[in-house]
Amino acid sequence: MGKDAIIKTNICSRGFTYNYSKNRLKCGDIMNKRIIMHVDANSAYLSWQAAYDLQRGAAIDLRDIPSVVGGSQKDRRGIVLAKSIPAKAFGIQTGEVIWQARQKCPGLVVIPPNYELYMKASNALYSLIKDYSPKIQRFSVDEMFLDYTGMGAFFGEPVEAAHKIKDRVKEELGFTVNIGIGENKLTAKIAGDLKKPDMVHTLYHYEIPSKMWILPVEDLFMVGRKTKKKLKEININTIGDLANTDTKFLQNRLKSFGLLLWRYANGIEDSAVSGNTLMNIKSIGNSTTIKFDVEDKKTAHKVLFSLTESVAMRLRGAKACCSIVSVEVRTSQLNFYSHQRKLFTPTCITSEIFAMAAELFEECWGGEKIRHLGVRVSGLYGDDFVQSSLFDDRNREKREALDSAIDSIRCKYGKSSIMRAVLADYEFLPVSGGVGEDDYAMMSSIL
DNA sequence: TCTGGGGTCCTAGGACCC
DNA sequence: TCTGGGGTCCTAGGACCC
Repeated sequence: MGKDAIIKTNICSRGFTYNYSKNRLKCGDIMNKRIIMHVDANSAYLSWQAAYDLQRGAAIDLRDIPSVVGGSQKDRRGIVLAKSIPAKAFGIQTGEVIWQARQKCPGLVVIPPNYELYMKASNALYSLIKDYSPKIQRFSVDEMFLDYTGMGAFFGEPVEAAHKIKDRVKEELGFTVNIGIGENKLTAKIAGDLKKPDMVHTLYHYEIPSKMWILPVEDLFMVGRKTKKKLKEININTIGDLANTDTKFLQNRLKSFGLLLWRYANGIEDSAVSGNTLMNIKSIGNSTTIKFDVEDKKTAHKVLFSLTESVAMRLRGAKACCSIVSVEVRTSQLNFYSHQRKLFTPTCITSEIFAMAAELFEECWGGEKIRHLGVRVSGLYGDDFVQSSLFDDRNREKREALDSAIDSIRCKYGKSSIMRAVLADYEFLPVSGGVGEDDYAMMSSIL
């Protein structure tokens, strides 16, 4: 590794030189530097259910027995969404099909998902950590970034503060979290994954060679199954191997993604901990696996309509309009395809979005048996922009008024309180999909 | 035996304009 | 007659995240 860990590389695309040196930051001046924490609920879905059950007097803690949260096999959603530590000991993995998991562990307890509970637990975690910084970013339902920069004066050294937070979550909310501390979101996140559960870890830049470079390359954020395979082919097995590979070579092999990975492997990442405003949302979608294979257009339209209702309602809730509609299809053979089109005029009206979705579906569907359908809208604008559009369409105003009336009835009396006649004779929920009451701009593949 | 649902970002190729 | 090239927009598909 040469003279300790001194890397000097020119990142052409950004035109700056990154000087990575062991001495750049000493322990003593951490109080003045950027400090980011990553708070991650351990086996979130499972822990939250366990905590909820215990509060209601359950005798067994799901976390102590081999158990998983998983969809129903009957409804064809039978995969493992979260697992307990005893279940993990049987080799059960997230994303695995339930019947396989049962084979590994015959007595496995499988409980259904409860998304409303998860949203509540997530909100509770958010409001607790809000006590420690005004800058919090929800990264997913169970992961949040906290910008601790400058907060040391109030709550002490980062590690001390992280322990306080972790212990408060355990006492007050009944589940454990891992907290990773770093100088940016990437290192904070990797620190949080070092060892679980219920732990605090640091990954400061001078710890990168000793703590991060020794890890297998697939432990790096953004290295998934395919990328891992590609990297192994060029003899890159650890994060350290990647960090010390020539950037030109990586760019040749993996394009700009290669450079991104190289930067991550060297702990370089500088995005801000950003609040989740509606402005950050890029798209809104709903998709569903249907209990049976759909073989006719009429049934497909009903599913698409139900999905569109929920998408459009969320879109209006976000006070936005969309300019692109896309439809996705997964066949019973598990083939996937999608079709999208830009709208002439942006809209948030259910019937307009559905009309486009139906048109797109008919254009792309080849008559195969359908397992899964999805509707997604993107190219979002604020709705104030669209109201002053070129067309003064009376019918449009009426449709908008109808939609907002339906929204407020559903808001008051529940999603099933009112339904469109096309769905009245059928077994689809009037509004399908949607996790909870709020939309967040969550989950970005780039931090 | 059977494989969810919510997202983001990047790339390649075609259309079209100058 | 033969044969441009750059820029931008659009769409499909593939990778990744939790």
